[in-house]
Amino acid sequence: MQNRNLELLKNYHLKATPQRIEILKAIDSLGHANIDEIYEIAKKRHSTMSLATVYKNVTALLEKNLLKEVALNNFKSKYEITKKTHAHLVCKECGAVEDIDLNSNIYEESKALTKDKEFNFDDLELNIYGICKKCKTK
Amino acid sequence: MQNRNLELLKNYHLKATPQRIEILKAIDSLGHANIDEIYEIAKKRHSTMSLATVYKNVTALLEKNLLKEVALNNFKSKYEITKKTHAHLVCKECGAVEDIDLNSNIYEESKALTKDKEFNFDDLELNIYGICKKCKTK
DNA sequence: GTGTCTGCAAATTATTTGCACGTTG
DNA sequence: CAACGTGCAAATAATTTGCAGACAC
Repeated sequence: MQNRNLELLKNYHLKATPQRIEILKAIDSLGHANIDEIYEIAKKRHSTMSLATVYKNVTALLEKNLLKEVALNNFKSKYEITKKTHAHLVCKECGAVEDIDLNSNIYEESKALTKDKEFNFDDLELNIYGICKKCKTK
Repeated sequence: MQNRNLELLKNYHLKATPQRIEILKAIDSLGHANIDEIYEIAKKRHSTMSLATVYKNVTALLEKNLLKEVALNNFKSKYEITKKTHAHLVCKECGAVEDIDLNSNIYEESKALTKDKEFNFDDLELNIYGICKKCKTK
């Protein structure tokens, strides 16, 4: 995991600073994390980490497509390591995000929706909102 | 349109102030609008409109489910009048949002994804990102 | 060594709040 | 006329920026 992150940074000509490593590890560990969550976790391991550094790096990593934003209704955006297209289960109560596989039917049918539109399809984002297990049993 | 908005407000026990009417009309006219867009348009017709009023009303209307948030990657959230589930074409370049019908296959298949999860399905959001006609031809 | 990155503090932008007054129902 | 909504200004939160020193390569 750590090595994979190092490799990712090198591929994108980004210096592998301890701050960056910790930011990526923080996101990895949660799967999806917003700025504050990243900051809190990464700061535990690199105590001088500043919030500005988190902002700057998240922005830089988004530009390189190493991270992907997950914009959410009602909650601050979360960020995930870029991986193949998938769907999200989003809890309306606590904002938790869980990945689920997206079957190719949905992908292809969604893409087909744009066929007769003058629109250059790029990618899709399927967020399924509801109540997660934890919140349900509260 | 105006009457429909009036009716909506009454149904939700919200007073039909001129400010609210103009906010709803502004959203109607654009289809999807962020806070600043709503403010700019509504202010043209009701010159004393304050930004705080836009914030307060958008929040209130979201709570009553009269409006729905459309959270976007890279852009400020937009708001739309609540209507039946549909998909969005989102331009990565300019942030424009266009509605498209969601066929029932996609809806049902998405819902099915949650079947074996302990997750209470509520609704789904399908955003298709790409480049819109306007930006393509620039 | 040098160009990039960090951390801090300050600036800017976004959003929320409290309150005196006005308006809707 | 009572409850609710508005507008303003001030408070708070979120994000960005500039710059001097530190570090990766």
